[in-house]
Amino acid sequence: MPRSFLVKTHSSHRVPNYRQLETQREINGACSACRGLVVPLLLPDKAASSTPGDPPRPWDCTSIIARISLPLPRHEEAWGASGPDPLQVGPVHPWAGRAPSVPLKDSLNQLNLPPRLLLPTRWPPIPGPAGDQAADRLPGGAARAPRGPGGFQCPHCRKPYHTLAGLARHRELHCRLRTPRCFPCRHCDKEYSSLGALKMHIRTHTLPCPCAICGKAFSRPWLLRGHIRTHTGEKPYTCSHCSRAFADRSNLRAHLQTHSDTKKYQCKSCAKTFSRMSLLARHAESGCCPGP
DNA sequence: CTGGGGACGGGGCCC
DNA sequence: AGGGCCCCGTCCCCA
Repeated sequence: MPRSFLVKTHSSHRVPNYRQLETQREINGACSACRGLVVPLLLPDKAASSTPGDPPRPWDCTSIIARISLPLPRHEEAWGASGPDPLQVGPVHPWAGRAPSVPLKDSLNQLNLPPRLLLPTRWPPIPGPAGDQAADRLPGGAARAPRGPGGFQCPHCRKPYHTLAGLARHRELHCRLRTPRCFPCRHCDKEYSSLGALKMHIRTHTLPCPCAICGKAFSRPWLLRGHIRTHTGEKPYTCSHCSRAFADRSNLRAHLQTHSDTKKYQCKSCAKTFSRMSLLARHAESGCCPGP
C-alpha cells in the first residue's frame, strides 16, 4: 500500500479559518506601516461615507496596496461606475500616472493566488485619534513634517521623502516585509511559510531519490538510506538493554519504551500506560474512554 | 484486543 | 540556500 496517506492534507486549510484571517487582517491589513496610508487624502466628508455599497474608504489599505503592487483596477471596477475614486480626492495623488489596466479581481486571478491570499475587498475602518489630531500625524505615526525636502519621514526607518507618494511607496515595502509570506504547493493544497519548507515538501511529490534495488522513490536521501537497509538487513541501532538491533532510530526509540517501567502515554480513564501514543489511541477507541 | 516491530513522512535544527 | 540529521509521529502488519 502506498504511503501517500502519510502526507497530511491539512484539511483544515480547505476551509479558511476566518477568525485567523481576521487576525491577519488586523496584522497585515492595518499594520502600522501601511495603516491609513492615505489618510491625508481623506479630506472630505464624502470620503468617509460608510453606507452599504459605498466604495471603499480612502483608508482602505488593501485597495491602495493592490494599486501599488498590482496592475491597477479600472475605476468603474473598483468604485462603481459613478463612485468617486478616493485617490483622486485630496491634494496629493501618490499614484498619479499609474493608470489602471486590469480590474483588480482579474489582476489577482492572473497571479493564481490561493484564496486565502486574495485581498479582501475592504478593511474595516481604522479608528483614528479623536478630533483632528490625525491631521498632525500621518497614519502609523509618520510625522507630517512641513513640505519641502525630506518633508515626510518613515516612522520605521526615519528615511526622509520629499513627497507623500514617495513615502507611501516606501512604506508599502515595509508592509510587504511584515506580511507573512505564503508559498502554496502547486501539486496539492498545502501551503508553507518559507520557500525552503515548500521546496522540501515538493520533494514529496517529485521523489528525487529512487532506490537502485527496487525502484521505490523517496523524497530525501536519508529516507532512501533507511529504505536500503531493508534490503541489506543492516541494523545500526542497537538496544542497550536487550541488544536487539534496528534499522531505524525511531523504531529503536519506540522499542526502548518497552523496557521502561513507566510508559510514556497514560489513559486518563483507567490509568493504564502505553509505550506509544498509537497504542493509547487504539485503547481509547476500543471503548475504555467513552466519549461524552 | 494488545503489544511491538517495520517502514516511512514532516518539521526543525545545525552546519 | 541546501543537505544531513534528529525527533516526533503515523500507519500497517503480525504474533
